[in-house]
Amino acid sequence: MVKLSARSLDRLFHALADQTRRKILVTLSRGESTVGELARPHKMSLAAVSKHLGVLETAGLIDRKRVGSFQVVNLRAESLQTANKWLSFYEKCWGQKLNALQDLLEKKK
Amino acid sequence: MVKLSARSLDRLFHALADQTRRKILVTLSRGESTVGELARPHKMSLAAVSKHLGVLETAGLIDRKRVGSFQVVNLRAESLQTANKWLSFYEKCWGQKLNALQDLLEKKK
DNA sequence: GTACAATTCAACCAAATGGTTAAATTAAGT
DNA sequence: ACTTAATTTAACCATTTGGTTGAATTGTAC
Repeated sequence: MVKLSARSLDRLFHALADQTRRKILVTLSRGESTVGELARPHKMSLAAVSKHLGVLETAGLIDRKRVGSFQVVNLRAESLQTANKWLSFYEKCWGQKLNALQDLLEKKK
Repeated sequence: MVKLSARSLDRLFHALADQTRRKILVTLSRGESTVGELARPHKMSLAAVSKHLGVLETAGLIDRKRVGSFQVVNLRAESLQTANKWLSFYEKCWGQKLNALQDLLEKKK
């Protein structure tokens, strides 16, 4: 099992629980981007998008680095890997439950 | 790709973004349980746990049925399967990003 | 039908969330 | 230095969240 504190998981799932933030992640999965570019497709202020990026950053899902006068945003591979492992664990855990149910249904037949 | 509305995903991830609710899910993965049993290990009121169950139910992660004077709570296999598929998609999506990065690193060497 | 046990509902509260606008920061170009 | 562009910060606001307590509901047992 991956070592992730409860707080980290809270932050991770909370970050994913918003469509705007999920869209940003999907955009970033196609390559790095500036804040302005990320904001353009969303009809909300730049400040709002900046806040969403803050949430994603605290969750460890992205990082920002300054390049010239721009902030360049990237998915954080390391953190994604950890997230992936956690998700896999639960997939397995829930999968077992699923299998148990299916076994039960088989027996009933 | 699994058909899940943005609102459903919001609810799903929001439901997972709380330690108490995650613990409840883990408990339930070991088998069905009553509300009282689920509440006992948590030091908060029964009403609070009942609310958490409401969140999990709205997210489609559990269902409740009355058995005698108890409410029996179960993981909802169907919904879990959908959730699993969605998570898998993102694992793959993020995995590709990860691979792209690794390829890039390989090329640099 | 009275009493009790399991659970939910209602009303309330403090803190966090997701948005706004306006001011502050930071770097680039002239 | 001055201006402009990119982004963040600050102050604010409405709504949602996660908890509380006390009353209402629903089913069991007498």
